Amino acid sequence: MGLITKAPRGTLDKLPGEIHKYQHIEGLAREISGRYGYREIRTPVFEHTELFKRSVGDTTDIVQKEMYTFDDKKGRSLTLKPEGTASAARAAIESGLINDALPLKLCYITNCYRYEAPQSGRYREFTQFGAEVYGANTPTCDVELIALAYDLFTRLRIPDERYKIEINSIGCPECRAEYQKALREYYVGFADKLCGDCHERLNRNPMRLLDCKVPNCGQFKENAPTILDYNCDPCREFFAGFKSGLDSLDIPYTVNARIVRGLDYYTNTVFEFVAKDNGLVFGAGGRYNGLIKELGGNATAASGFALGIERIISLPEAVFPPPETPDIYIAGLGEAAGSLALKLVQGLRGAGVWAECDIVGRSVKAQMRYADKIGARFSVVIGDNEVESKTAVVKNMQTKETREVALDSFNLMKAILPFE
RNA sequence: GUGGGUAUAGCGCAGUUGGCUAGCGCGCCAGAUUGUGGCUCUGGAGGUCAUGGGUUCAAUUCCCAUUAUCCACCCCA
Repeated sequence: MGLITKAPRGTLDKLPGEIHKYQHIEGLAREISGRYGYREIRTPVFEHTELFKRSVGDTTDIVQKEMYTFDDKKGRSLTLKPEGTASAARAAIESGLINDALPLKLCYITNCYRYEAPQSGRYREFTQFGAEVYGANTPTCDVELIALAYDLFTRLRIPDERYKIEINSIGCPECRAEYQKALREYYVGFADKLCGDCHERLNRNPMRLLDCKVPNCGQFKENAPTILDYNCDPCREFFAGFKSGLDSLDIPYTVNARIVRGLDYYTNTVFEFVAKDNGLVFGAGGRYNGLIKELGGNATAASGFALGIERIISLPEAVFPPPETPDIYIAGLGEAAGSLALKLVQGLRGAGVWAECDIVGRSVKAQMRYADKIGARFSVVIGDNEVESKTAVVKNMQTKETREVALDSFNLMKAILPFE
């Protein structure tokens, strides 16, 4: 197959046969967000490159090697957004919303782009649903965010026992620095026994040492200092409040001191939504109190999460309603009947019914076969006799029940309504 | 970026001591006395055997490269 008939590497066509899943999950996400007071925001697909360097972090993999960056015709460096938080924060600052009534709650559904090697659940173009709160530096705020996500998972009928909500506190910049120092000191002792990646981590991001999957490196985890022991009193108290909030809402969670977030802007609360059978992280988030100031706004607390829509859809447990099918197919035989069929269909469509008729001039048999294939719930065949008598037989395609009705949109509609 | 698997019709697959017009299932289109679906039967459309080289009288089949794709690592939603 030639390149022109091949979607670019790492992209995914969402075809009619599965698009209802996206519509369902996005619809639920918007509906639930609305009830929690998170208003939707839509930001550009591309932003100034500098925004991501500043927010996501200059040293992260995302910025260093995964961004789709290009110069526009005036030489400005732009980047397809690799995640949603930075854009939302930027827009909140730029619009002044961040200086309006606080807390400010926003949500978004947006495509994101990262130049990574594709694998299962990982695409170069993917969709994030995110929710963000600005101006609320409280455990309750973080609890609410988790509750929102949990609500969505529940509505998607993903059972509690199929995934974990893992939480952790990576502390404030001050106590985290203490911890990182201690962790580095601990690991330096085994430096010569660590894998190559871990050598890198020792310098760049020591907290990553804790989730190395190389068996040999794993042995040092046991006795490594844990972040929760280094949390300062305020951070400790914050985390305790967070946990008791989740408890009071009966939201199940597990504390995992190894959770680290890859983006620079996180502080205090961090969490991940992890599928149990394959360990896929389908959502993550946390608090990032430093971000707004970093981007040039007035120091404002912030917290939020993002979910990977494609990843949620890939969860075998998620339950989606079946795709919709046409309500009625009107088959026509001959010119007069064909034009009447078109007219009836048009009337039904105007009344909110999904109606179909022949547009390629096929035989009645072929029309019926087509009606069956596309899953039409009812069918009507009209020919000269029906045009003459202005009545026709409506057939329930599943039960084969038939009934005669007057040939007009109103009566046809009445005949196919689920309840009469 | 690293490592491994795969690459034949829209989809799922056959196809070796390398050899004649490359097959099967599903799907698609049409027909079975012409105004009716799902079953059955018949017929039909659709393939530069990923691409480019090489070996050979001959390559879908062997070798090399490239590309794509899947999986894992890295990283992350």
